Amino acid sequence: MDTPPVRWLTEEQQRHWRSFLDGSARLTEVLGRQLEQDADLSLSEYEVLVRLSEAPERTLRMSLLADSLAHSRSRITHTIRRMETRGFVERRACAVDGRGVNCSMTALGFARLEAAAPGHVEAVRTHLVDALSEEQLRALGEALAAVHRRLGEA
Amino acid sequence: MDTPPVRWLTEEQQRHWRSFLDGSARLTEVLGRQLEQDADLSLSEYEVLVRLSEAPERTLRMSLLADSLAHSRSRITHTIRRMETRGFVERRACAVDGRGVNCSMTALGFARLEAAAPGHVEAVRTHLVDALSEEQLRALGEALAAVHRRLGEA
DNA sequence: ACCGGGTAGTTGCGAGTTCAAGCATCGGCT
DNA sequence: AGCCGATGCTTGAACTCGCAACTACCCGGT
Repeated sequence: MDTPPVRWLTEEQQRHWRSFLDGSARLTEVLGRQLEQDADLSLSEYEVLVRLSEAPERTLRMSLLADSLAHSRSRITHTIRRMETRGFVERRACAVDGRGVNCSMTALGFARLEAAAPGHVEAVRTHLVDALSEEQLRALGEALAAVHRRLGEA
Repeated sequence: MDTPPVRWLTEEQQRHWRSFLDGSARLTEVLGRQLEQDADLSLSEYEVLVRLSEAPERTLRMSLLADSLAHSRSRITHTIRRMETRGFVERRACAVDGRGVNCSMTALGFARLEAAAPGHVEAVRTHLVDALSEEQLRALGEALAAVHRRLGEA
C-alpha cells in the first residue's frame, strides 16, 4: 500500500518542458505588449474581436466566446463589460434562450480590429512564424493540438 | 511612400498559431490548478522554489530570479514578500553590492518543494510528456528555444 | 402545474500583476 | 572628492482575473 516511485523527467524532457514554459510566456508577453502599445488592446480583447468578426452576424453567445478562448465565464463577463463601455461590442438578450446573452461587435469594434490586425500579424510573423521553419511551426501546432485533445479526454 | 501590403498568415499558419495560443493557455492552467490544489502553491511560486533549490547555497539575487523566470522585478518582489511571510524563503542584503538582495530558500520551503514535486511531475507527464511522442516533445522544446533566441536578438 | 437539478450569466471580493514613481547604491568621469 | 546616469529593489495604486454566491431561466419527470 505504498506510493509508487516517482517517475521523474529525464534531463532532456525537463529542458524541453522548461523551454516551453519560458518561451511561451515570453512570446505571449511581447505580443501582448505590441498590441497594447500600438492598438490599446489586450491580447484577449483582440481575440474576442477576432472570434466575433468570424461569427455569423458578428455575434456570439457569451459562453461560446468563453469556451472558444478557454476563458472562465466570469472573465468573459468582465472583459466584455469593459469592451462594452469602450463601444467595441454590445450585448442583448438572446431571443431563443432567456438565459443567454448575445454579444456582437460594433462598427467601432470592427474598425479597431482592422487597425490592429496588420501590426499584430507582423509581430506574430517576426517572433514566431519567421523564427521557425515550416516543419517546426507545424510540429508546434500539432503538439499543442495533441495536448488539447488529451486534456479534453479527462 | 505608402505602407507595404500586409503579409497575412496562411490558413495553416493561423491554425498552428491558434493551437499554440490555446493549448499553452489550457496546459498551464491545469498545471497551475493541480499545484494550487495539491500543494497550495502557484506555478510561479513553485518555479521560484525550483530555481532556488538548484542554486548554490540555495540562494539567488532577486534580479536573477526575475530574469530566469521572465518575470518583472516588481512581480518578483511581491511574490517573494508573500513567500517570505509564509516562511518559504528569506531575504538578506547582499554583502558585495549594497543595492542587491539575496533570496534563499528555508528548510520549510525545501520541504514544501519536495512535497509538491511528485504530483507536479506526474501532471506534466500526464498532460504533456506522455501526450506526445519523443520527437514531438523535442520539436516543441526546440521550437520555443528558437523563439526565445529570436526574442533575445532584438 | 410544479418541483428539482442543471445551465447561462453576473456580481463582489480577494489574490496577483503591472505600471509609474521613488529610494539607495554603484561606478565612471572630471 | 563630487557629480550623474544607470542599476537593484521596493512601494502603492490601478487593473485583471478567479472563486463562490447569486439570480434567472430551461427542461425533464411526476
